[in-house]
Amino acid sequence: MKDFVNVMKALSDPNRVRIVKMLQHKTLCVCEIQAILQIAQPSVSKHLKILENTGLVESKKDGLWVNYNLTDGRASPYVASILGNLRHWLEDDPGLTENIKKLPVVRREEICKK
Amino acid sequence: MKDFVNVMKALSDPNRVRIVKMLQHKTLCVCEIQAILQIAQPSVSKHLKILENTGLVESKKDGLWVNYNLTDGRASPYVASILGNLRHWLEDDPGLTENIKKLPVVRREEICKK
DNA sequence: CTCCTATATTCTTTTTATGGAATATATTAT
DNA sequence: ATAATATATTCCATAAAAAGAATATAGGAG
Repeated sequence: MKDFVNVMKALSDPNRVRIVKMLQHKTLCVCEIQAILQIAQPSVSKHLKILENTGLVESKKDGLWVNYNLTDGRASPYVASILGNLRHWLEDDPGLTENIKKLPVVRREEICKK
Repeated sequence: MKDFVNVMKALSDPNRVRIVKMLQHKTLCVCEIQAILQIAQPSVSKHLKILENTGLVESKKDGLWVNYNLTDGRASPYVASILGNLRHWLEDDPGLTENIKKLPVVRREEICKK
């Protein structure tokens, strides 16, 4: 029960759903997500941690960068099913379309320097 | 996006998931749910309203009683898919099994008089 | 009509979630 | 070693969610 509820909770925040949908297209680091969603960096990190704890997302360090990807859903049947469905769900969401459109433009080397 | 997130939110509370799983077995009124979940009546009404607003559940008045049922999922693909999956998900949850076991015993005529 | 009962709504309190600022950690470059 | 950078964590303030008590509504019985 707790596992299932946690997956539902993880996906009950629009920013986290946006992150999942963006990760369908490519690996992203924290600052790329930050640039697209336009929220503070700590917020991105916290959302990613929640997604990672439920098994929706996984991370791999690469020097200073941390690359985030969707998992294959092995964490639970709930994760596997929802990740599968989310491939076609929300494909016509206007706000999400805007986010996705920015993906090819956002390059970590250019964006993450302050 | 909002529709999807609302379905996730609706199912991110254990009591609401319990209600959905119980309704897979039979129509229930508020006081029957109250008796099984052992929570206050207004809490049950509020949970049911949330489930109804997302299209997971529907109600039909029968005199003083209000009968609640699962919908067929026509509200959205999210609802349809999750309701379908929930038929086999959580079937071995211990707490839920306890709840389901009580279903045949609970009879509204006997329980709802204070 | 009045009384009773099942459910819904409101109100208040407590808890939980979210966001941002500041700070800490870790890795790379110099 | 120090400096710089990407990310994580902590702390605090606010906002949203949940629970219960009290109250309101609506339908049935008398």
